[in-house]
Amino acid sequence: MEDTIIAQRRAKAARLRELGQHPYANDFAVTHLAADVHAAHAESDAEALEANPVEVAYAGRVMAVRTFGKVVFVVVADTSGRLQANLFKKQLPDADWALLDVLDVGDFVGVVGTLMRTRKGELSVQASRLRILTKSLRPLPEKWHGLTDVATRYRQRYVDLIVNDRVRETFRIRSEAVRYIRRFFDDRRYLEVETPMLQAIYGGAAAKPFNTHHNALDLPLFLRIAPELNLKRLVVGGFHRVYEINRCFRNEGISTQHNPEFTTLEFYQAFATYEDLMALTEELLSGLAQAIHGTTDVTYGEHTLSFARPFRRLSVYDGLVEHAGVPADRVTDRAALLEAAGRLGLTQVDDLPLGYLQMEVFEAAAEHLLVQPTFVTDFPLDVSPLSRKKDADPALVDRFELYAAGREIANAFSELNDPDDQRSRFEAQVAQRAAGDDEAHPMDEDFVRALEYGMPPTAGEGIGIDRLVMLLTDSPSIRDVLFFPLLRPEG
RNA sequence: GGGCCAUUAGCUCAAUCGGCAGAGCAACGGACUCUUAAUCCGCAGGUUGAAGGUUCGAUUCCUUCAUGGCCCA
Repeated sequence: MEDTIIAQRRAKAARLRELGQHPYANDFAVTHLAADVHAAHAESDAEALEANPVEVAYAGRVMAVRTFGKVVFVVVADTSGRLQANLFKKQLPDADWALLDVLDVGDFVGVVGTLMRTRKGELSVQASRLRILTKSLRPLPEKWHGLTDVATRYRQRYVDLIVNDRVRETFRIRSEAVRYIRRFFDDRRYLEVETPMLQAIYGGAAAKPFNTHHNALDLPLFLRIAPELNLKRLVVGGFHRVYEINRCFRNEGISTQHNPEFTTLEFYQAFATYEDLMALTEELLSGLAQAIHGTTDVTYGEHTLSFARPFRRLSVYDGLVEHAGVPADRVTDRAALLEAAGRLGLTQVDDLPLGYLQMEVFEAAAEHLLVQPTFVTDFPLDVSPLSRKKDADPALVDRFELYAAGREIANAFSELNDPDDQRSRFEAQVAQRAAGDDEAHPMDEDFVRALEYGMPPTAGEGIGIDRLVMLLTDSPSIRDVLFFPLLRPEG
């Protein structure tokens, strides 16, 4: 019973105190990390280590204890990896040997000793000193099957991280990916900026916001759904290359692809077009895959995704023709689209504006087929209230979304910088909202005012960091790449 | 929001048709000077997610609820 185990361990902590030792000591000096020791002495054999003794002091959590009478093997894990300590009764002070009576898997220990190889060749430390640095009161999950219960893994992520190496590796890759992205944009003279999470008017995406309230100002506020409009204000202000990597919040359901808070990269570059951003995106993602995996081939579930340049391109209209069976001369024909929608089993689409209908059909027919990285281009105007119209066809906009593994990874466009056009797009969104679309944009008068001062021709892009990391770490659920995904509170 | 599935010892999982709730690991006691999930002997550990119902008897059947998963919208 758990309470029994905890009581036993408290008693061991008390015995430590009786022995004059602090069960939560903080005075152990570490000289080495496990991984560094393994790296430095991978080639050293037993004779070499004996001839030239290497003294180390290291500390970590006890992951396993194997007792053989007068010799005990203790597997110690620090933040870098594992290094076994070999405790020989003859080589250890009696007081340190006696600590084995109160040592448990899960405790933190400090070990001083010299490197050696066991008869089976394990690089390990022949201990001359052993200390218990932190007494653990709760038992770790079983060593072989580990912790698999998903609720416990998410609610007690610290335990998941202790026992599941794969989980630690996933989050290490996440950190490495974000670092790569920052360096990529820093190297290209983008300025990293931070813009407000708390906003009086939200915008920049089609989504429902979280509501909150500022007490002192008695002011209703929203958590941002995207940083887009503020970043474009900065372009107006003269920062012609900016990026932000930060959290967004959308008040929607939870799934393997969605968490209410998530991280996006958004970047904006003046005097560029969405075409330029396709090239930049290819460069970013192929380089990122190389940096993480050493190749542009990324294994995701049953697929191998190739991030080698160039990526496939597919216009929305071509997608409707190829994947939804819409005749090429009828991609703007409601009747043809509704017929395709019917074949796809879509409901409640009769009243949708044309562009929304086109996208519903496209997504239902094509999205799941876009396994290899694919730029979907030339979106309908209605669904793109912030994008620049195509010069050749004002029903479409200069926009792309990048899909991979059947999911949207990035969204980019040449930015609309005509203030009068922007105002009328907002007005169309407001009408769409009045017609019942609660994800439509509200009017943002100040953003239009900013455009009236003049925003240089600009292209901007957003990339979902969580989804990108899912691909890079072969994670089937967004929860696998979030330390603390949103769950209902524990009962 | 709807459908399906799951919830049993600290962890991972069994339990036949409704008939005494079990194993491995961890713990606890012991043996063992080279293990890598060490091995061996012994011992202990349970409100079977919660509440209610059917029944002589419920882990098992029914209802409601909680939490989680998968699929759908």
